[in-house]
Amino acid sequence: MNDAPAPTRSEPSKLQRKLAVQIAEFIRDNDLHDGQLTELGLAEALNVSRTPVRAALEYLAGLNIVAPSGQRRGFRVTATPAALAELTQEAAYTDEEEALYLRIAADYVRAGLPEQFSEADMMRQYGVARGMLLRVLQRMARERVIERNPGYGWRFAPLLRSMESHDGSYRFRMVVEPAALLEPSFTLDGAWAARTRRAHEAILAVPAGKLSMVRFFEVNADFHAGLAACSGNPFFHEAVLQQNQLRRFLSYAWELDERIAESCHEHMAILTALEKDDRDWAATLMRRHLDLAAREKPPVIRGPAT
Amino acid sequence: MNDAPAPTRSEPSKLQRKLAVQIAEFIRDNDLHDGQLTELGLAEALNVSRTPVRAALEYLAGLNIVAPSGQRRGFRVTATPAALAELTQEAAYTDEEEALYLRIAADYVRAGLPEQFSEADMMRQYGVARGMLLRVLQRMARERVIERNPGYGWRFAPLLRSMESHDGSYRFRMVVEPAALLEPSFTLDGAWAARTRRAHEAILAVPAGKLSMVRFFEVNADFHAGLAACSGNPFFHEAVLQQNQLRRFLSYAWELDERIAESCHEHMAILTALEKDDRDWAATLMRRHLDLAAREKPPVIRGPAT
DNA sequence: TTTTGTCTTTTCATTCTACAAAAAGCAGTG
DNA sequence: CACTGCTTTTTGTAGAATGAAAAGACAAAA
Repeated sequence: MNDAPAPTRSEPSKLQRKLAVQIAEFIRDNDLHDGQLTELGLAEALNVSRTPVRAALEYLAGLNIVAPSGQRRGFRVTATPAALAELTQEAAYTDEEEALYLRIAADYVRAGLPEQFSEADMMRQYGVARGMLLRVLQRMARERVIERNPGYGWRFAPLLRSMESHDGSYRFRMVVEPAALLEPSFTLDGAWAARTRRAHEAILAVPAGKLSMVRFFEVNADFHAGLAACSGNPFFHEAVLQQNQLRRFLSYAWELDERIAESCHEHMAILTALEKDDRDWAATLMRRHLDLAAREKPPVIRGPAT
Repeated sequence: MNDAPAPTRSEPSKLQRKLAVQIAEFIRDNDLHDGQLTELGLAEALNVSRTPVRAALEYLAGLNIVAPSGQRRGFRVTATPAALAELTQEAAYTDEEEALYLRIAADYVRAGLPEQFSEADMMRQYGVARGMLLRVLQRMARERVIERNPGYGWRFAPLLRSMESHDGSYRFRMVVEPAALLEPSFTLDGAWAARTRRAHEAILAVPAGKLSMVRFFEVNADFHAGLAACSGNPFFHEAVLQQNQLRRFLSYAWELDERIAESCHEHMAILTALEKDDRDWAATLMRRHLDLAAREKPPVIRGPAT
């Protein structure tokens, strides 16, 4: 893809690639198109030192997304918003770790994995080094998708199993998510709301058959998490994030259904209510929205092979 | 402590010690005093193979808690319930990993730790090997107490900081915990309820000045988690467990206060309501209980040194 | 004064080997 | 047949060395 222009540029490290994406998001979120970027500013915003920021900027320069602006004056954004979005998208696909995560998720859903498994099993099955596998397993453990066995091996976590049943999850969310909207500290983040609304409209604009379920999932997850974040109470936010993580793991089991459009409209109605500061009504709509979604036929998960 | 009687017995491994404790709990929970234990039965119940179970049983035999019952007929319980409880208690104190966890927690509360830190910092400060430190840090990360920095190092998680503020946490719990009691699948576990009640009575029986805060914390945490478990919806249970974990980390900041007795009475009132299957009233009492607790003056946490 | 360039120090990821311990299978006893 | 004793196989962990890369400090330029 991008191996032509650069002279003898060493490959960016994982962190550097990640920072490149984060810088792109930083530009987007702060509307810095054609604005200035300084190493120190970015380093502080992203909580790292200047060293990896510089490498990331050079990498972005190689992609013609930023360009050095004159002598000792930092970098200037040269890419369009569209190009930035593309970078963000592409990064998600080319991340090896993410790829392994998704392969495991897909196999789980398709009954390709046993309930319990050992690290060696997985290394053989997926042909990856222990290090990477371990990182992925640790991530899954943080997300409560798997757990360690007391002795050797791992197993898919009970929480995941009950996520499959669909029911308890929605009941939990029907308690938590409307309540988040009613928190006294709730403040709608206007910029975020506008972005989300655009994303929903974009989905509605796609012709019926051509919609990517993955894309809808991301927009949907971000909607629910974003609202919880606005509550100003991190515990609500955390709870929603955790639900999202478990749902993402199972997302391969999802099928396109006719509720997507309705769902988008319900989301937008909730946003509208919140923009009018009618939080009671927004909470009611949210409860209703989740209730309707819960009635969908549950996804097909063959579950672990036994 | 226990190095006199055994002949040339090799020290039990970590898992074996853990299993020994779990076997003790298994005996207690299933009322197997003077009952029979088989290797296979225990192995299946605890989700491990027979090998570590045998080692754990031999270890317990060395402590005179179980004894081989005749030829090839497994083991027999010989210890009193009290002795079992003592084992469980002691195990918690002598676990090296737990000890490190608590030291870090205590230092955090007493402003002995910076907001961000590196693994090497910690290895120096606590004089432990990387392996153990890493395990403890991973555990803290799972519990959402700390997070990795994008580059090097770790930092105490935002969630922990807001736990300190006390407020959001209680508001979250006031939403989740009463709702758990109202779940359709809620079924009170009678055996657990009886045990919990006894534990509360034991606390009330202790003379005012002599109460261990740690002990109260454990009983309190188990009360809330146990009820959530009875809801039959694992997501409620998980949410409460997570709150408990964060609270435990900060528990060094707690001071003995006069509300302990009241708190116990409130707990018991909730149990009573549930035993009469009056779940609405139990939920109301729970909400009230949390509301009162929230009004307590927040604990003193100096927070990280800056 | 702010920002980048350069350099040094520190930190952590990785890899390897050896080893302890858990799982799994088989044999034998009541 | 149910259970334990014993052996073999497999697994994961500990420890040490290496190297890549992030942090941090200082100098220099705008």
